[in-house]
Amino acid sequence: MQRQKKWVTMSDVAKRAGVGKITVSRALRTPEKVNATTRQKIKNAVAELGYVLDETAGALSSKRTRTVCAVISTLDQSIFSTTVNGLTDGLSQNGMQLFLGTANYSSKNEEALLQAFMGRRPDAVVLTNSLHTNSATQNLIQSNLPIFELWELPDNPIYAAVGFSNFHAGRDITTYLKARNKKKISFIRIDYQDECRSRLRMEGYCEAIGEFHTPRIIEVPYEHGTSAAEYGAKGLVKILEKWPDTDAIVCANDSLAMGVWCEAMRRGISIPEKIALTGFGDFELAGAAALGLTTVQIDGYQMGKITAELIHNYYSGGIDVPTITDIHFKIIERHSA
Amino acid sequence: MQRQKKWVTMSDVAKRAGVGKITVSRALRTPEKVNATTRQKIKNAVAELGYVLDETAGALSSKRTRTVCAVISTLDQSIFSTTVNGLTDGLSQNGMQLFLGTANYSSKNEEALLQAFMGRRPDAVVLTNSLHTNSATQNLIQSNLPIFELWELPDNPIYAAVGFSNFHAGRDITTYLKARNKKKISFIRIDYQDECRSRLRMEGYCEAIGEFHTPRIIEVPYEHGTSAAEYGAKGLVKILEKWPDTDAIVCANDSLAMGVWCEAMRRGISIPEKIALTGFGDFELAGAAALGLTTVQIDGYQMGKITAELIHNYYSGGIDVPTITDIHFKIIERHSA
DNA sequence: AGTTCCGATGGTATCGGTACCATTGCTTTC
DNA sequence: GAAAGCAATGGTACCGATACCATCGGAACT
Repeated sequence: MQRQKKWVTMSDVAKRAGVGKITVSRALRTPEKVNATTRQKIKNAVAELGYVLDETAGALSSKRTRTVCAVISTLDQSIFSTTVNGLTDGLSQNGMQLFLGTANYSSKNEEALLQAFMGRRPDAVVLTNSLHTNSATQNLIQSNLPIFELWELPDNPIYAAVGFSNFHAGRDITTYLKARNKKKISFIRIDYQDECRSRLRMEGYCEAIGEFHTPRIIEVPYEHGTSAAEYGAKGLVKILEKWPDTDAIVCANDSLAMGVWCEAMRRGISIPEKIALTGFGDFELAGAAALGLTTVQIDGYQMGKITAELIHNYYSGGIDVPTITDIHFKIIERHSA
Repeated sequence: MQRQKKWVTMSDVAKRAGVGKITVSRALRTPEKVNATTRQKIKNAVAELGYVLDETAGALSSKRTRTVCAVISTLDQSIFSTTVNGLTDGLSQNGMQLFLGTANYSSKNEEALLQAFMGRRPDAVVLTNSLHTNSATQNLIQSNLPIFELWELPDNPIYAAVGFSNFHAGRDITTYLKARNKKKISFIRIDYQDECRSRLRMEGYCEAIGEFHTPRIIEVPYEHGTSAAEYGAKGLVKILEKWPDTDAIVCANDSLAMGVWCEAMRRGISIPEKIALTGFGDFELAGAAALGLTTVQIDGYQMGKITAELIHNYYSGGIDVPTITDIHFKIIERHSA
């Protein structure tokens, strides 16, 4: 290992520009508080010396790290990656950066990660896991930080939530199928540990089904290494066995739907003629050029971006952060249903 | 905005445990240097007070932030997300955290992000963009930090590279098709701005084709908002027009292949009987339960994990970081070719 | 003219850790 | 038995910014 490069400090810049170092700080953080001529001198000195402000030192004295920690369930499926994209884009516009960690749908991992993240003294925390351990929740509350729960709208957010109603999404897509004159509608989901959003979508499905017929639900416990498409393919087989008269399938996400779609293809079952199919998420594979899947679209990027803005507002003062921000969802009609 | 919570400091813990604060520091950072009894007293005090070590202060005095900055081309396609997952997992094992930023295949964005990241004084930098601006490269070199370029093996890495040969991947998958007795092989890629890896795969294709027949290449410039599947679908149409006798198509990635696959389906062209198809990346959609795509598999998770370990080695001293770490690729044979 | 106010700037203490060196008591070595 | 070595611990001076308060000159107001 080599020795670190000696960084240019703010004092160096101050000396070069012939001003006090506090003025350099102001010129960089709050330029409007510094006279234009002085500002220019400082800017020149900064450029000549190749100075980069040390945020680690700034953090220590100002108690603001300009940092956000995000614990994501997983990045493997594209579902959260757009949100992370939106977050990083939105944050960097305000000079903030994102610490990322993945919990793999385990609230125990989430707790450990959060513990480590607290050492970074973030200005805000973003979570996509829906269930937290008790002690994690306690620590979060005690930290007195703004905590943002994404991809859902819990009844009692720890601090604030940015998302949409999974229940309504499940209900509406089922209603959509009923309106298309489907008579026997099944539902497939994966039962992730410490995650309950697809369960909410399922409950929405149940509500929409109501007295229409007894609910037809396939729930498979998640196993590491099995792809969602596999569950989908197997799910279709089970449905055909148990309820051969099924004429529509609601999938808890698009990857599952892809598994169903491909398995149906292999068996010569035509979609949507024989069985109508819907997904959730509007992943790339759902697009018109791909499967042409009728699905529920969520603007994940926007969710991240909005969260970044709420965090900025929180620290800009004045503006209150809404406890619930509903970004809504949209049913996209394509060929499959 | 509310006032920050007053954090417990190391001195508080020291007082409580009846030791000097430096001993607390040692007990947490290098436990083996502290007597077991003392260590236990400190551990108790930490637990009782709910102390969390302030990494921002530690960073300032030790000049080590235990932080890595990663600039990723994009997270939208799952290709890099597994790598990020491997990185965060590997880093957190060593008490390090990842700053994430996305450059969207633009080296100008990358440069701006890197500038911001330098203010965080990371211990290492990870890049997945293959092309960098001159000034970005200069700054990286001058920073004297270990820089890791991923997903490729450049001839002259800035510091070190962890990846595989895109050229060989393109060559080998094409050779695979030739060995399967394919006579007329086309190639499709998207021409991303500031990215050249799929070009390398294309060059591999050209090498493998050699004198076999004139290369048949479809290159489409990337446009924001267009999905890879769309390019694939359109690409197939073009190929059918220009070279109707094509009996195999090599796609620069699996999403493109999906577009081709679905378009072929719509047109009643059977795969692999009429046209064989290969992808690249082994995304979820390529799996047996989904499209069953013959493709080139890259272990993106491992790439991230290995990089995290190399970073740890770099700072543990003693072990030299190899300039090139080849993680290789594997051709996965499925139904499509 | 005197007072007040404001824009622009600087001095000093401080944030919460760790590096560096010193100290202590005890064991080891010849 | 004196010198050397070592394990365990502590004191102090930083790291490089920003908070807080002070200063100063000139405009604005009474």
